[in-house]
Amino acid sequence: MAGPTLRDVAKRANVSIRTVSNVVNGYAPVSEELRARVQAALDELDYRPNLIARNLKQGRTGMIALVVPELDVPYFAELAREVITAARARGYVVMIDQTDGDGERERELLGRDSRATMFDGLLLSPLTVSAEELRARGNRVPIVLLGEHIFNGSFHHVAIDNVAAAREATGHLLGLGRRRVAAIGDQPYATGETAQLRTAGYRQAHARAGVEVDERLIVPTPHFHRRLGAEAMESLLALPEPPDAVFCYNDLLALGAIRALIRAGRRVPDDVAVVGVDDIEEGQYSTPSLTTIAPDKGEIARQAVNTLLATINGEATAPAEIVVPHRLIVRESTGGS
Amino acid sequence: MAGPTLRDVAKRANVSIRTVSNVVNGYAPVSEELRARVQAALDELDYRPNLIARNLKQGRTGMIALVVPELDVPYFAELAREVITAARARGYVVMIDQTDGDGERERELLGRDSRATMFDGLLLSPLTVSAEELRARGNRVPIVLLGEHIFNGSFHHVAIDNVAAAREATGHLLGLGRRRVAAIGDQPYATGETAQLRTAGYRQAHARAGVEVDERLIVPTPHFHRRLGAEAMESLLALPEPPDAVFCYNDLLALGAIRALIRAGRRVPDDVAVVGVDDIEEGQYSTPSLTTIAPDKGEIARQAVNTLLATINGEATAPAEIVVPHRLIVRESTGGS
DNA sequence: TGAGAGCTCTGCAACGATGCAGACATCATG
DNA sequence: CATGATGTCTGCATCGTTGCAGAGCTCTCA
Repeated sequence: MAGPTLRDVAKRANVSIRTVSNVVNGYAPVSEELRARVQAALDELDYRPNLIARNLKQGRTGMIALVVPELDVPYFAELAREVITAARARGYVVMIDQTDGDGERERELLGRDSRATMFDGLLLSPLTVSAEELRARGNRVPIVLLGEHIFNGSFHHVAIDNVAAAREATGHLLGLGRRRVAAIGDQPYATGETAQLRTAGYRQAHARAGVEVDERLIVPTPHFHRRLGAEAMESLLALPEPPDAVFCYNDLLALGAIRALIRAGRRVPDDVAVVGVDDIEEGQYSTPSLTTIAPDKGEIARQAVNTLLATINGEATAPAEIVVPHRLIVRESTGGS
Repeated sequence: MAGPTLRDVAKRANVSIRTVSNVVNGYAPVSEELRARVQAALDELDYRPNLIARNLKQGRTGMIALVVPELDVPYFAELAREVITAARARGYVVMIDQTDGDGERERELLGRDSRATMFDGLLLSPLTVSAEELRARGNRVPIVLLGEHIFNGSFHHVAIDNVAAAREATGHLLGLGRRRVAAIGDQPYATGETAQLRTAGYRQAHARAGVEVDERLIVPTPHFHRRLGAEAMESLLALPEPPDAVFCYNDLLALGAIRALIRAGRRVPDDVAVVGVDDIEEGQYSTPSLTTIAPDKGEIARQAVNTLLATINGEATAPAEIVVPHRLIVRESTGGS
């Protein structure tokens, strides 16, 4: 199983190990004749450098890890794709792990036996671990946080402006003349910071439009999955005065809500207009297609990777909140095309 | 940036490096008193083992790589999730890379400078690389293939019985009384082996039902994406005698086709019934929900990981075709619920 | 001709960990 | 008391690579 080493090649070509290494890496000048001889030996033995040894010597692996709650949530899958692409452009590969939103799993990462030391850096999209914990665990590996708003000056953090995004989404619905706009996805507890920012934006939009918020229209959900969106929608439809529009905190909730609406015989957008967040590909092809807040995922990935690599390379900058642009895409679920 | 090493800890605790290593790993017996002293030093310095060094010494990394065409294709995302879970259960972590269906990228993996040597094994879902190439490149890393049918005795290969699956899907539509059943997704060229197997199953079902195949109803698509499904459906609707049912070679094609049907004012399943393959979560929540062939993804992942680890551990078995079960799930798009 | 410069090439040490063999002390046994 | 067994602990070599310093040779030019 173990392949040939520099030693084997050196022996075959009758040169020093060091010279073979030089040929492989093109470091030092090597005469044409010797180079040819070494190259022949390399080819004959089909030598492959042992990257682990190289990494040990050089103190870096060329790998970063991306840790997300769930890889089969389309938003994370699409983001992962962008991260892989951005990392490859910089010569890095990406290890992906998922935590299932399980705090234990997230904490494992910071533990003593974590494999985190195998990576040059970590991109982390934490659900339950707080920034304080992260800092306390004092992992020596550079970290950049994604999405969740737990910025407190300790880490770089890349995200869209969640308040503005929610304000625009809600404002769009109010601008259509809807007056009973529901919100699905609030998380009024410690680890639900992103959700809370969106609720704040939802309230701001109402305030600006001079419309009073009916607190019964704000439905919290512990996760952002289709099923919970459908259930939340069903409970909203059971209200004496059901909503005529819904702002869902992500696209999956929105798609679940739409499913529930159609099952209940409501028309979308005629009876109830729906907006989501994330712009997952599915929303372009659903029936009706989904109006959504589209974060620039490519930019999120590039910013995150660039910031992480800068930290890795010691071009340290103070931890910062990096805001990435987003835009509202109007599709059929609110009357667009 | 560099953390403390065994040497640092040893110096602090006034013991040998070897003893610290023993404490860390619990290998050899160490007296209570010494253990406590070493442990204290470990804690004070917040020692983390350097996994790269450990890996170099032990000749394995505890990492496997999963290479898929596109991570944001739901099937692959869901499969990736299962693979990560299965690998974790066996103490392995998973590096994920995507090739974008680009032959170059796939071939890079086998090239001299590939990072493949950093992994104990490779799970590969190739689109364009043939088994011959794989074998010729003679990568020393154990490989298990996923999904594509390019088995030729050189590699382990995990997949469902594609012919049977397609036969069942098509048979289901014929069993509903449909007589003009289209097929979307054929790939009648060298690297489209899976698609060809499904086409074979499609023909078998027709033969068994005594229905003649109208060749114009078989629409090839170079990829399995929503957009191509929609376009294929549009071309089918433009036929003088459009189909009354469609078997799509994956769920994304099916969802695209449904989208096109609804836009064209056709009812699903009343006018046209639709079946897909993959059972991605989206199909449960789409409108209408999607009838599909559901491969047992968890089992695919477990079989693939187990086979790969067996190979890694030298429990070599002859390369084999490992068939994983699938089943037809009837939902609204063919009249189910 | 000899010193210096320049070009190739080499050996040694090191990255941080673990495998192995053995040193040393202690204890039980005949 | 000698012997061997047992239990702790240590030093050396090693994994496969690269950094560093320098060896040996050729060539130039005074």
